[in-house]
Amino acid sequence: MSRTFVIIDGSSLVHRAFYALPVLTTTSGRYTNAVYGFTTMLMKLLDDIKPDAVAIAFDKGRTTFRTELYADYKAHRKATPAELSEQFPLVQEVVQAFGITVLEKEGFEGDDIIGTLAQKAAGWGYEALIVTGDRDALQLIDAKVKVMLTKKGISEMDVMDCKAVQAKYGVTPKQIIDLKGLMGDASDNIPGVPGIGEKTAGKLIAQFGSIENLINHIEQVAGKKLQENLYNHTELAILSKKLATIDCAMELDFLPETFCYNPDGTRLRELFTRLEFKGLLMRVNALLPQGDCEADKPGICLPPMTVLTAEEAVDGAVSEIIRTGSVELYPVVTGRIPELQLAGIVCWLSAGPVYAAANVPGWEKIVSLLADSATKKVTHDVKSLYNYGWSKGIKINNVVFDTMLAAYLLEPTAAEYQFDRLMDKYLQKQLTWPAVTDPAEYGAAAIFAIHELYPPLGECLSQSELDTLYFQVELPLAGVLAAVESTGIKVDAAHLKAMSGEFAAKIEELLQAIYIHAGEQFNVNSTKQLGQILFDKIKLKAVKKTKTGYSTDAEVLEKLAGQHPIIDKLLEYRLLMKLKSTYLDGLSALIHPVTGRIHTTFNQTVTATGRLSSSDPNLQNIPIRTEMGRRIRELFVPGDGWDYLVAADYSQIELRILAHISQDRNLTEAFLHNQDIHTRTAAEVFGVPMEMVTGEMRSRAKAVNFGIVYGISDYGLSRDIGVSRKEAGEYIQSYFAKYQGVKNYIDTVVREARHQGYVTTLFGRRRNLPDINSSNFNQRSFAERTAMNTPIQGTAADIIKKAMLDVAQTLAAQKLRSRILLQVHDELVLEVAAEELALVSELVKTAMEQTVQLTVPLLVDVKVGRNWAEAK
DNA sequence: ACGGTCACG
DNA sequence: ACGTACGTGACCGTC
Repeated sequence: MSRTFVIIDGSSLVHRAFYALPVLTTTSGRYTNAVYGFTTMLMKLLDDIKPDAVAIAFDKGRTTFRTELYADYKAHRKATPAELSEQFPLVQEVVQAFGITVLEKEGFEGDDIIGTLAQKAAGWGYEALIVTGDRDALQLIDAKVKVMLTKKGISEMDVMDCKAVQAKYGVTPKQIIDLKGLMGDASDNIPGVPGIGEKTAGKLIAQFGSIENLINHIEQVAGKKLQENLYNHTELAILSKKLATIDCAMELDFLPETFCYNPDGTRLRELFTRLEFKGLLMRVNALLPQGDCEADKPGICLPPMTVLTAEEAVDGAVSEIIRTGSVELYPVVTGRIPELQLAGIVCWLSAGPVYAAANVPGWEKIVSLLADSATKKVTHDVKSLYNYGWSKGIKINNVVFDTMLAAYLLEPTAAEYQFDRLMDKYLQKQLTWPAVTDPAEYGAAAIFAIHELYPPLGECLSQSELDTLYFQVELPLAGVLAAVESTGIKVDAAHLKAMSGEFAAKIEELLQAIYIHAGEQFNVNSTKQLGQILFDKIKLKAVKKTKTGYSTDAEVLEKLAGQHPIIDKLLEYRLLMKLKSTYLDGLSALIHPVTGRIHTTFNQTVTATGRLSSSDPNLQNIPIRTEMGRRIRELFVPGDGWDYLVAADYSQIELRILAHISQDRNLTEAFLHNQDIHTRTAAEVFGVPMEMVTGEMRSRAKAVNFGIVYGISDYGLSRDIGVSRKEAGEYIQSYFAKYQGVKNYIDTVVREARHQGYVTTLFGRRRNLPDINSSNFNQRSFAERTAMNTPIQGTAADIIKKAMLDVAQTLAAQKLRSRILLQVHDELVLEVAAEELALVSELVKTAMEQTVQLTVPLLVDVKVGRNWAEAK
C-alpha cells in the first residue's frame, strides 16, 4: 500500500473558512472564525486520512512572476479584510503546534510550491493528495497526484482524479490550463479570448487538444466570428495559458523526512484554550500519540508564603516596596461600609507572597504605603480599598490597576470576576481556591492571581482599545464611588416610622375589604391563591397566563377593573404593599445606627451596558411615578450641616446621543432648537404642525421614541401603546421615513455587529453579541435589539460617569463641602450647604453639560429641595 | 433557587 | 414562522 503525502493550500483553506463561517470571536473580541474553520478542517483531514507526511503552503508577497508577465494579474482581488489578515499569525501558530512544516517562497504563489512538491512527493514514492478550494489545482492531477476540493462550506470535500476531471470538464487535467487560457478567469483577472466562455472553450479543447494546436488550425474552427476572435487574440490566449499554468519546477530543497508531522499536545491545549475552542480542546488527545496525556492537570500549587510577624520583617517588606516603587497588594477587607476593617494585607514581593495580619508589629508602615503617592498599587476591587480608606481616614493614592475593573471592561456580561475563573480564562491556569476561612491563605491565592493577571489584562485592554476608558474613567471613578458610598444619604427615620404605620393601617383596611369581596380570607400576596379567587371562584375571565398559572399582574388587573369591586382594592393593596415592604421596611433595616444614613453599594462591574447598579439597598429605583410612591422621596433629606438636596438630571440624554451618533437631520434640528422632542416626533410622524399635536399623538410618539432607543419592533410597540401590530408597524415606517438618519444608523449598527461580533459606545466601551448571527430567531432578534440599544444606553453611561468625575473634581478643587450622594443613571443627587447653593447648582449644571461635546447640546435640569421629593 | 411582580432610568 | 420592547434589584410565595 502506498503512503500518502498531504499538501495543503493554506491560503485557500483559510480564506474559505473565513467566508464560510459566521463571525466568531473570543470574549476579548479577537476574530477566530478563519482559524477555527481551518483548524477543524486540518483536524478532520489528519483524522480521516492519517497521512504519512504533511506540508502546508502559503502565498507570500504581492508580486509573483505572473504579475511580471501581466501587471493586472489578480488586479481585481479585493484587499484582504483586517478581520481575516489578523488571523494569519494565529493560523501559523496552529500549524506550528501541529508540528507541520510550512512552505512559502517570495515571488511564488502557494500553487507553485504545491505543484512542485507534489511532483517531488510522487518521485519519493508517495501518493500526493493536494487539499485546496482552488480549482486551478486540478491541472496538477496525474496518476500519482489527486486533488481534494472543498465543496460548499468547509465540512464537505471531494477527491478528484483524472477520471473525475474528465467527467466534469470533458478535458484531461493537463488541458485545464488550455481551457482557462481560452475562457479566462474573472477571479484571477486572466483575460482569455473575448467571446469565448466555458462551453466554447470546452468544445475547442476537446477538438484540438491544446491552445497551440488550435492556433495552428484556426481555419478549421466552425464559425466566422469565432475564427476572427481567435485570430486577433492568439497572443492573449497564450499569455492567459501561461498565467494559468502552475510552475512545477521551482527550486525546493527539502528532504522527505521534513514532512513528518508531530503535534505538540501542550501547545495545542494552550492555544485552543486561548482561542476559546472548547470543543476542539476535547479532541486534542485523540490526535496525539499514546502516552502524552496530561488532561487532568492538578491545580496550581501556590508559592510558599512568608507571614510577617515582626517589625523587622515588615520593615524588610516595606523597604523592598519603596525601592521598587510599586506593589501588587490585596487587602482582606471585612465589615460593612462605612466601617471597614482589614484582616490583613497580602503583597507580592520578589520573594513571592507575603502576608501581614492587621496590627502585627510595624503594621502602620504597611498601611502608610497605601497613602504614599510614590508607591504604585495594583489590586482587585479597588473600590473596597478606597472604602477602607474612608472608614479609617486614610487617603489612598496612586492605584494604577484594578484587575476586577479590567476584567469587567473586557467582558461586561460575565456573571462574576473571581480569580479562579480569570486565571483559567486569561492564563489557562487552574487555581485551586483555598478555604475562605483563613485570610492568609485566601490572600495568598488572591495576590498570586493579581500578580499573574495584571500583565495579560493590561495587554488585552490596550488591544481592545479600552485603555483610555479604563484609565481615564473607570479606575478614577472607583474612588468617587467609594466616597459616595461611604458618605451615604440621610434618611428621616422618625418620618419613615410614621409613614410605615400609616401605610400599615391602609393595607389592613384594604385587606379586610378584599376578604369581604372574596368571601374568604386568603394570602393576597400569593399569585396562586389570588388567581384561584379571581378566576375560579369569582369567575372573572383570565386574560393572560404565566408558565405556572393565571397571571395577576397590574396589566391584567387594569383590564378587569370595573368588572368587580375587588380589583381596585387589589391594585391599591399591591401598590401600598410594595411601597411598605420594599421601601419603608426595606430601607429602615439599612439605616446605619450611627450615621443615620443609608450606604448603598454602587456596583461598577454588573451591567452589560456600562451603567452602574445599586444594591443593599437599591437607591436607583426609589418610587416617583405615582403620587403615593413619590412620598417615599420625602424621607431622603440633607444630613446635619447640609441644607438642600440638589437633583441634576440630563434631559433626553439618550435621544440626544442618538441624534449625535446617527447625525439625523430632523432629530438634530429638534435638539438644536430645544423643541419638545415627543411633540416634534408626533408632528413628523402624523404629518401635522407642532401646534396641532394632541396629547394622544404626543404620547404615541413618545412610545415610538422609547421603542427606537430599545431596538424597535412593531410587536413591542403595539403592546405598549395598545394599537394593532399593523398600526404600530405603520408608525415605525413613517418614523423612519422622517428620520432616515436614524434608520440608517440602526441598519449600520446591526450590520457592523454581525460582522464584528460586538458593538461599542462613544467612549469605546464594548459589548460582545455572540448571538447576533444565531440561526435561532429569538436569540438573533434579541442580539439585534441589543446592538441598537447598547451604544445608546452605554454612551449615556459613559457620559454621566465622566460627568461624575468632573463634578467631584470641581467640588474638591473649590474646596466645597457639598457632595455627591447618588447617581441614578441620568441624574446626580447632591447634598448642598446653603451658602454654596447657587455656586454648586451652576457648577454641577456646567460640568454635566460640558463634560463631552456632541453635535447637539446636552441639557441638565437642576432642582433644589429640602428633601428629595421637593427636588423635582 | 426560581418565577412573578413591580420599583426605577 | 418565530413571539420581545433596553438595562437593573428587591420582595414575596412556592418548591
